[in-house]
Amino acid sequence: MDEQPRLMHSHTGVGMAGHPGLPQHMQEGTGGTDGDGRKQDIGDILQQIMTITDQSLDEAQARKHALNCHRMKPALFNVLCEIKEKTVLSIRGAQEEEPPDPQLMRLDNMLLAEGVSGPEKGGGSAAAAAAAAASGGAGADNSAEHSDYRAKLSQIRQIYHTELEKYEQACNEFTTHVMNLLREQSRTRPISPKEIERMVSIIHRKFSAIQMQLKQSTCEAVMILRSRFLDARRKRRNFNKQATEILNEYFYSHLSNPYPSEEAKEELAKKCAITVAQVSNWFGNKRIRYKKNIGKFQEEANMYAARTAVNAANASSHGSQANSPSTPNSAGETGSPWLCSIRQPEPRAKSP
DNA sequence: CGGAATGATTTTGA
DNA sequence: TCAAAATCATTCCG
Repeated sequence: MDEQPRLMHSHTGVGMAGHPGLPQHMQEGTGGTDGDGRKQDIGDILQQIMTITDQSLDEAQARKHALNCHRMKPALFNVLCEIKEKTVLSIRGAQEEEPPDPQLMRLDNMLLAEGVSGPEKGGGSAAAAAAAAASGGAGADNSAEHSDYRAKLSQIRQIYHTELEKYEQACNEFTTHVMNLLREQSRTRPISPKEIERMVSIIHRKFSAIQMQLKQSTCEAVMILRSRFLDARRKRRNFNKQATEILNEYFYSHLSNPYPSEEAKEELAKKCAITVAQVSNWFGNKRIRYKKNIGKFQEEANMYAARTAVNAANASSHGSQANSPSTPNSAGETGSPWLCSIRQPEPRAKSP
């Protein structure tokens, strides 16, 4: 580590006049005049370098200062800046002022919609959970699920904000660092303020690309969370026996047209203690499954037909009800319009 | 445990 | 835009 300078010093100390060592290495046989001239040049350069090395720091600083204070310096600086502007920077000019990235906007919108970014709603997971619990007074289980979801969401939210802040800070630090560096260098190199500005914007672009990655992965996490908690398929419970009975009864007593009206659905929903949407789901599933395999449901159909017949008989004997099942069973009969357009179940994926 | 049953969601088609 | 059809995710049951 310490060897080099000392060695040089010793060289110079001995006398740099004739740069020793070089001639031996550069013997190209003929020793033509051209070769000699080059040797001479290189020798001169080397000597200059050695001389600079030999100068004291103060001396060098003084020179630098002198150069900086030269009255032509600002003019030269401006000219160089101008040249630079016209050549290097104009090439990049085209890609400036790009419009805001649509994908970034999409991500931003989604994060805002999910409550990850944007204003804090509850102030931490506890408050969010409490709010969820308070709001869902009626559905206890539902709110419990929700508070769990909220807790996880606010966890994601916290991570997101921490990371974002970290990036922002890093970006700022880096930017000021680079700016200082460039400003420092602008004393010796032709760097215009405009160029510094441009450099800053480049840095910001890079960092916003990183931020986009963060946003992207946050979005993914939220999506996974949603599918994990909010997908009703995951917490499916079978309807109780009674509800199924009521629905089946309606279905088989309206077999020729098993499409309950909105009012009928509402009534069924009330009787079964389920939602109208669930009634719709049930009928949708029932229709398609019945149609697909009428044979399998034959027994069930007969059973409910018999039961409704008995009910009707009882009702009519009591004289209070005229609500006869419009189409008693006769399942598989050809007259049912809704059974007509049966889409053949595809032969199981058998491609040649 | 494996597969049938079943409620919910997604895709498709008129 | 709605219902059919397909598919998914869970529960039930032998």
